[in-house]
Amino acid sequence: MELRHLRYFAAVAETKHFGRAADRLHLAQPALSQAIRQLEGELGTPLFVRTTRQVDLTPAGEFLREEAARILAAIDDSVRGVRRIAEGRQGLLRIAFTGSAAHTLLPRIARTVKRELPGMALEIHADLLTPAQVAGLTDGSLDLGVLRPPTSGDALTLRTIARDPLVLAVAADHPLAEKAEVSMADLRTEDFILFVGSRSVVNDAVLRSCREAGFTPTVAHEAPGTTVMLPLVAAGLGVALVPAATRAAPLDGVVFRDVSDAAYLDLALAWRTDDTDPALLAVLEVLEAAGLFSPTTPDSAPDSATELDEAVR
Amino acid sequence: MELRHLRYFAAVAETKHFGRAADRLHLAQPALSQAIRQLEGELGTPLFVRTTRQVDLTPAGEFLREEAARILAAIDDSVRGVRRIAEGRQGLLRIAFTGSAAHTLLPRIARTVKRELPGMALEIHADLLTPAQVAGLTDGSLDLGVLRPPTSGDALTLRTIARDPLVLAVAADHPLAEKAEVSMADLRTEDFILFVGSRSVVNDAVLRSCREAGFTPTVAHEAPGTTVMLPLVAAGLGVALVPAATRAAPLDGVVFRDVSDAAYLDLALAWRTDDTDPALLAVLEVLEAAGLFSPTTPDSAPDSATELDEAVR
DNA sequence: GGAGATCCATATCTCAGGCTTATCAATCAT
DNA sequence: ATGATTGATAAGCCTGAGATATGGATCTCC
Repeated sequence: MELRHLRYFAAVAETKHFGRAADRLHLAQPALSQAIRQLEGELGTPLFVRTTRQVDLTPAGEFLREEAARILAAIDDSVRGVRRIAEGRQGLLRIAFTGSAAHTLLPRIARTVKRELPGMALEIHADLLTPAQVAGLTDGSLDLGVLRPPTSGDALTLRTIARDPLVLAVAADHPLAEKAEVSMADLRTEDFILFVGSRSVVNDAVLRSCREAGFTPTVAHEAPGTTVMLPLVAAGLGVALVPAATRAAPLDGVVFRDVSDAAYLDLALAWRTDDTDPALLAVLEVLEAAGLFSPTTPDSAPDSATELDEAVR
Repeated sequence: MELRHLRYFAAVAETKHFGRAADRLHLAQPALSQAIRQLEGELGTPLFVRTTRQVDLTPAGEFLREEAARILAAIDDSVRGVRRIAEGRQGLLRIAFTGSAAHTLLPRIARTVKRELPGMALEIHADLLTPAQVAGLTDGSLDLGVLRPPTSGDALTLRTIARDPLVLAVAADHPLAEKAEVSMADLRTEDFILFVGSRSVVNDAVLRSCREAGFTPTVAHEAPGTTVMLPLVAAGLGVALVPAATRAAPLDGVVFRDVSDAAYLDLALAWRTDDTDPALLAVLEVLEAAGLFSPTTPDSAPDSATELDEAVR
């Protein structure tokens, strides 16, 4: 059986007239008769009782009429669904955010996608550090990441979309909270809370800032993410240098202070260079149109291959 | 698009291998590649990403895989459904019973059909007098009738399945209730309750019995069916002659008495001679196998065309 | 009641297109 | 590097879907 048979059958069942059905199908009547006859042969039963004056459905034909209509409609729907997905108007995008970006960029991105691509489902992985995002992108379990360069590898394309300075997070009752702005030198004797993992991009920036200020920080604790780090700071267990975006997620007992000479941290979109998922392409297009790519230079220089490349493998 | 495309696509999507899929489809590999390419062209998007070493589904392909599986399964189901209906193993049979037959034959027939053809739905029209059944059968709103001959018309086939004598239904406190058996002569002075409609087959038999006993009955009331008639009898508004089968539906206050010289009434199955509905054919076969046809001669002589023929038109 | 109209089936022919075989190009394994 | 594997491409065959012409049955309308 072929769809042809069902389409022809449906036309005859509706018109109850071989001639008119053939017209509608842009087909000569004998061809239609022949096709119906084939279908009946394959099913082993007549579907119509024909006289020269009347065409009627047998019980089996009556049943098939409803089935055929459902099947043909299902096929139409499927085709439309495939086209929607192919155009990226519908689909699933798995997107990850670093802890700090979750509070600023996540809402903007989610809102933009929701507005421009209502059929797009977002699977959001929040608070995923850069190495985890690189791994997820590389193994295909993520489609798009909002992460902190540097990282590269020819497999991934990066697009810088924001630049944050590091700011000081400190307990509200800490002496440094009194100052409007601090310098790295002020932090020389403080206990630091870092992110877990020596490969953290934020850690790298923190250590670099300290080194440039001429000291090595004392590490009091390590936190797996911002959500753990800030409470530790509030508890007075140490200070932390965090991306300025973290200010969007305030916590009682923690205050943020600008640091005059701390390093900057970029925030970038990352995706597999060879990814052709229409959902990704459509989302990128929409984000670009929304101006989310503008903040800094569009072509983030794939500078020195850093430690993060190794995390990919 | 044709089912061919979906079938081929499903095979490739499952095996992720053009060669093996082609084998399974009993098809050369280039033909398969070509068909998939056609499908992709029609849908306007690739469904697979192929390298010479690997075949993977695109998101659109992933979507279509599920859809195709559902559609192909739906078609299989439809074909099976059509075949079941064609074999008469499933369907709908609209069957009518005269009032008296409803209590004896209806349960037997319904039970037999239910046991032998579990997929058969019965639409039961109870307490339908013969003319109404003939009309229903003729205009196609009924498939099978259990009615009281005589009736004929070449459009209907009759099969006598039971022969009932008329019995007297009389109020329990009526003098005639005292006798074990009465004769027609005993009824000469009684008020009679007849069925509505001069064309009722039961009425015909009642009137014939009276005529043969040499009197014309006094008609006190007319009832549209047994369910109305018996209460009238119980109320003492008159006596009635009813088919013996009515005894199966006793009513408080009504007693039945044999009548030595009353007419007999046949009970017959009736269906359109040219009816090819497999549901009907299957039910007839099942009923015959269950011995329901035996009680009297199988070929009920299509005797004198009676008034009932006219009711047909 | 006969002539014409209507309508589905049958017969025959044609040609598009689906399938085959043969071959190529790319990738992987050893 | 070489052979094996695999999907794409090329070219030819041949089935079978559809077109045309016609037949036969039924209905309509003078």
